[in-house]
Amino acid sequence: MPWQGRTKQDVLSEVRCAEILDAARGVFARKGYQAATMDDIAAATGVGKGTLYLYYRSKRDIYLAALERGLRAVCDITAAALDTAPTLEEKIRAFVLTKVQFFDDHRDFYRIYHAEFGNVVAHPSCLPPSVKQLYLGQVQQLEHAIEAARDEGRIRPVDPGKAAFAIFEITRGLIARRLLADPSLSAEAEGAFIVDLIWKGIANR
Amino acid sequence: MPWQGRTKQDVLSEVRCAEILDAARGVFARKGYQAATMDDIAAATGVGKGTLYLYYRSKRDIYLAALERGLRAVCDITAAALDTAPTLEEKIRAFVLTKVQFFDDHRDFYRIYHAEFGNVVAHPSCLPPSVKQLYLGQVQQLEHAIEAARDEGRIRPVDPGKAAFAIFEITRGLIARRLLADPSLSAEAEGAFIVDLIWKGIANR
Amino acid sequence: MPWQGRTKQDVLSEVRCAEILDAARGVFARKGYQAATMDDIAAATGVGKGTLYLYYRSKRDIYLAALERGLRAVCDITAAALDTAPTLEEKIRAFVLTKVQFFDDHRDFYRIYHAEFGNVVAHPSCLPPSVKQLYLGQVQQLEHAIEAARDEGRIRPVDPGKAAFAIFEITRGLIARRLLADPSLSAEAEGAFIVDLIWKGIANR
Amino acid sequence: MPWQGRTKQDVLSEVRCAEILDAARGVFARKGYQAATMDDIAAATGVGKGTLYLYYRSKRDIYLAALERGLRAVCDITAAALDTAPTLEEKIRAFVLTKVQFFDDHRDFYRIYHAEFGNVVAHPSCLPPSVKQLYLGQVQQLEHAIEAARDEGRIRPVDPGKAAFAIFEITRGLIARRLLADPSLSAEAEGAFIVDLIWKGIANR
DNA sequence: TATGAATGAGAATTCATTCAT
DNA sequence: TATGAATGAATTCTCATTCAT
Repeated sequence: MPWQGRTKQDVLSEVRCAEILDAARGVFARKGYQAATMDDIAAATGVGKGTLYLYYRSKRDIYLAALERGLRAVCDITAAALDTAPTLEEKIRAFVLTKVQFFDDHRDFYRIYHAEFGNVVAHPSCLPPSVKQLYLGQVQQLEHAIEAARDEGRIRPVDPGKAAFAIFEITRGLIARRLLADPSLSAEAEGAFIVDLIWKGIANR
Repeated sequence: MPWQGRTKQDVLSEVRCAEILDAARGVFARKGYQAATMDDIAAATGVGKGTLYLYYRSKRDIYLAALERGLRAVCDITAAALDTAPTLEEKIRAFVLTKVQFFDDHRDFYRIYHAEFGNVVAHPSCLPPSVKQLYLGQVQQLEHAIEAARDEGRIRPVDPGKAAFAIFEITRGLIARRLLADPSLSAEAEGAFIVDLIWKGIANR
Repeated sequence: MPWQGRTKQDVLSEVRCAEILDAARGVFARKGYQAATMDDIAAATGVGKGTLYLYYRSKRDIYLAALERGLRAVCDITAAALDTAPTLEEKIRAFVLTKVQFFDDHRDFYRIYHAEFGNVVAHPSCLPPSVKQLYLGQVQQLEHAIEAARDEGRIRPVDPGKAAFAIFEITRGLIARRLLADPSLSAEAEGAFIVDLIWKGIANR
Repeated sequence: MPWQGRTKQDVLSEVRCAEILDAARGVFARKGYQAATMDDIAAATGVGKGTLYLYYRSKRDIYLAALERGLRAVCDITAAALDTAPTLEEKIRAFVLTKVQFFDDHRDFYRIYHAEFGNVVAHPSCLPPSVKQLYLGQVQQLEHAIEAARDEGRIRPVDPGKAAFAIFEITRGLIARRLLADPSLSAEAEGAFIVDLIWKGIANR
């Protein structure tokens, strides 16, 4: 087993960072970015206020780190889901189900995620490129899958980017609704509806 | 000519309110809710800071009023568009085109609108019911049209609410993209794509 | 009587500024720049903390304004003293006496003055040019007087700048001593000593 | 060789203290007392922050120790210079030259020295008596020399204390100027000027 | 002895809201 | 009705000092 060059300090530091981000995620979700105070986050983490500044340079830094952390998890999980599914139809279903499931399990993160990417439009410059890329990466995963299917003639010759975006947005809306209302329907049923809609459209015949 | 019960005072007051809301919309769009100050709004309106409090009880009140004002305009315009179009296909096209057009013309309002309804999820309780109702009303307009078409057997028997929501969300995403990137494609082309997608799906045949 | 273009607002504002500076001078003198807090200054002025920021942009701004205010007074008073005195001998005496007298009357200002120009050396860049110029202006007043006397052959051909600086520094030291110890000797006697020393030196004959 | 009662521990401890003070002197000179942090000093010394507290009780303690250390060096060097010079004229010259030379060689210390004794006036109580005594000791050295010369009738019957103070202050001002401007003139020339001025005054004949 | 992670008191600054004019 | 000067609660961030290892 190789010595990875990580000292005990590094591990401790990483754990502390994770603790802070987990606590911060909850606080940001509950109160929103502005209303969340460093005191709140410190209390939620169970450390002193000054300690936060040993690990992050500012409140904004904590926020972005928490956002990126969650986003990376979403991307990883959806990418895996897409990779596993054999056909495009299955890929779309997997994408929807996996995301719905993830946010059902991480409701507090969704509040941050949605609030922030609602604001991307309002203030496009305020997110670091790495975070933006993670966000857009989700659409690209879908896009590639659609493009491949189209090139193989398995679907109509639609614009893969736009189709991917449509699926992405419907999924987003679905998740939002499930958070507001209780998740009335099973994720499977919701996913099935979206796949059906995207696949066949609503036209008669 | 009937005496409407409105004195000259009332009219003046209404005009003042509108001035404030128009100015506030620009300020909120430019700086976001938190960063916008009452001084900014007063300066943009061309009145004293104290005057704002003669017409609105708080900064939040101004914000909500500006949001509602814009939202009402969107609802009116989409409702009219839906009413005018004869078939469901035309209604969907009209819905998409009208909304895209409206926000192309009111880019600053979109920043508020989008930021706020990105946050509906995060903080569902922070919006007054009237505003929520306006927002959801847009979906219901679509929903009714779909339901009617379904009942008449003109489309497949899909869930009207979910289908309406899907269209609503795709449109929302489209508008967001157009604000970020320059509106590269014509609104017509974008609308046509969505109608086509929703209508026929992506499946071969 | 001409309308000077000053509204009542301007006058009020000026009065408020002066109140703040007077209060701040005392606070800074008592506690030093760092230890003085905005709360202290607000309390000493008798206004709210926020009010200070209506008139000055920062604590540093208040400090510099208080410094400049006092410095300008010193410069004016010494310039007048030099102008009035007929001979160089009288000018030197006037310079010393006037400054000693001024700082006897404004002990708190001296604490700021001395502390700050002790620090000029340590951090030369931290004072705005206008303040530096006021400070150095005092030496130049003396220098011109000495130069004139030298050119007229009334004193030995000494370097006027260095001689002025010497007088300036001795005076400074004298004032410092008087603030530390009680002003044991009369200002006149101290002034007489300096004039005598500078004039005749200490050599026998 | 006598056992001085100093263990190896003591020696080590003394060395460590000296290392800390030397490092601290540089830090305080560069950033000033307030802006200098214990982290800065620890890093400059090359030890951990906690270690500083093994040798000094507080930041202020380190500062005062660094000040005293430098001050003692100045006093020793000027005392030696005064002792060596045969006549008062030579003593004054030696005093000026030695101090100018010392601070040319220890520019960073001068920043501390000057800043602090600029503040003696402002906050007389904040320096421990030992440090004050060292500072004033410099004047007393000069004073004794002048008193002796006066008692032997070699100079005019001036007040030795005041004359010493005058020389002391002029020297101080000279050193300050040399630190601000580049040391344009040779120390010798500056010293010669001061001796000449103090000795003969500026009067014609 | 040496360390540096943790702490939390403390300070500057902002800004929504009030209210005397 | 209109104003804007005044207010002070609230927030972020700093850093000297402590103490467990």
